[in-house]
Amino acid sequence: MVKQPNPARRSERSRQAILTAARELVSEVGYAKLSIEAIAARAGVGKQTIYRWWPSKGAVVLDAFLALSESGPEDSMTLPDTGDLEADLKVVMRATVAEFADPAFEGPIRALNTEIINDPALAAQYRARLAGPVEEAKRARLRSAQRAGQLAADADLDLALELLYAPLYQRWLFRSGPLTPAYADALVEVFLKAMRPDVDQLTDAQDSAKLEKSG
Amino acid sequence: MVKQPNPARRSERSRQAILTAARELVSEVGYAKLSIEAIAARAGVGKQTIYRWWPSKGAVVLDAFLALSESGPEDSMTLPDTGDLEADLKVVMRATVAEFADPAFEGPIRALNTEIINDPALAAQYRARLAGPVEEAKRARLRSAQRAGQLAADADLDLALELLYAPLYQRWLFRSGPLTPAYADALVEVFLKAMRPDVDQLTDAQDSAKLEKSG
DNA sequence: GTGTCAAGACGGAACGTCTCGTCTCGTGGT
DNA sequence: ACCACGAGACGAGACGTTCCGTCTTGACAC
Repeated sequence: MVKQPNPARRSERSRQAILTAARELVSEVGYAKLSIEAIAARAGVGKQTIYRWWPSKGAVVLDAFLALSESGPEDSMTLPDTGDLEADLKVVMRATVAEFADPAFEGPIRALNTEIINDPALAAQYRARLAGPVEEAKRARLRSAQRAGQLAADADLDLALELLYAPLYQRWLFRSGPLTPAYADALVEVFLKAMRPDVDQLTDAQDSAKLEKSG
Repeated sequence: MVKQPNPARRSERSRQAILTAARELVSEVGYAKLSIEAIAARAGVGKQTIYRWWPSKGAVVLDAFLALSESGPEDSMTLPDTGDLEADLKVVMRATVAEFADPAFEGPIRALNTEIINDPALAAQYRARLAGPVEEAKRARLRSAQRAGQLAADADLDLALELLYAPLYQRWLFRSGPLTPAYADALVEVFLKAMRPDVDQLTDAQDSAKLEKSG
């Protein structure tokens, strides 16, 4: 492992200026035409100061956006849980559709994803600090649904999440179809049909019946 | 439409040399470090000859790989259709998993996808000449299954295909999990559960068969 | 003769490395 | 308590390199 310089002596002013400049420039010229030189110039910072602390352009941009979402003290995110799984999921999926339609997010997120595909190290950072917590919240909601008997108890939650989100994500990333609230709803409905519990693994009342049968 | 030079006078020797050089170089140094200059040098071709006929690096690489898959006279591809939908799908999905695991395909395909995300024009080419025909074959197999009553007759086939392939594709593209034959099978099984026809829209023949099995 | 070709010169942009001289600390001697 | 010192991060930017996309030249083919 190549050792980094002493983080204690790092200039917080420079760090903030770099992240801010990166955020501004990615909005102004797009990610593809974003250069380290331009970030350094805009931030009033030496190029070496960027190369000293970040390994790549993608890492800077990732940090720039992480700094936004990590600003709030609410690190743990939770999803709606009204007890009505279908309604909750539709709310979340429609919100995701709306988020993807926002042109302000479109560019940077698309750029980050492009970079992540080809840079496993950056992908690990992304997963650990952004995607990971979100996915854990989704898993928690599905676990709650399992407890309520609305989802197969033995379902693979990773597979379930992929089933629910991958189609939406792919459609957005590759622009392979329209992203509408109706599509989000359809996805939730077909997802629920796939993950519905079998009749012989239900809760409470059915549980005692099952015990009788096995005994 | 920007007027192209006269294609009749185009040098086939140069074209082939360029495509071959592109294929070799993308394997040797990867797509990211692939340069037009290197392609021209390897092909023994002037840079202008490349710029004359292709708009971008991605277009050259796309053409290079299209030239491979279009070489055979079998333009129309068909998927196995033994009547057993589950078995057929598992064969195809396992084959897809194996293909994605091949390191020789990994690099170029990943590169093409990266480019396609950010270049809608290239994406259109890709869809029309590579992904399109494949997807149509998949749709045809699902339509056959609908006719056989193995799939809901009113199912949205585009949604169905996304449900089946997007999770696999996403796992590969973002390296977010292991790609195993068991995963392929699990995906097919949960897909079939989601797309199974409702009881009240079966034909007479399948209806009695289902009643017998469940009884 | 007109247009494509190979070859490569050209100006420009951005890369990543490398000095410079400055500024900011923590530490230790007094 | 003070302050001189040294380590090291800093802003600035020169440097050599790579690659871009355009342009020029002379050879060759239709």
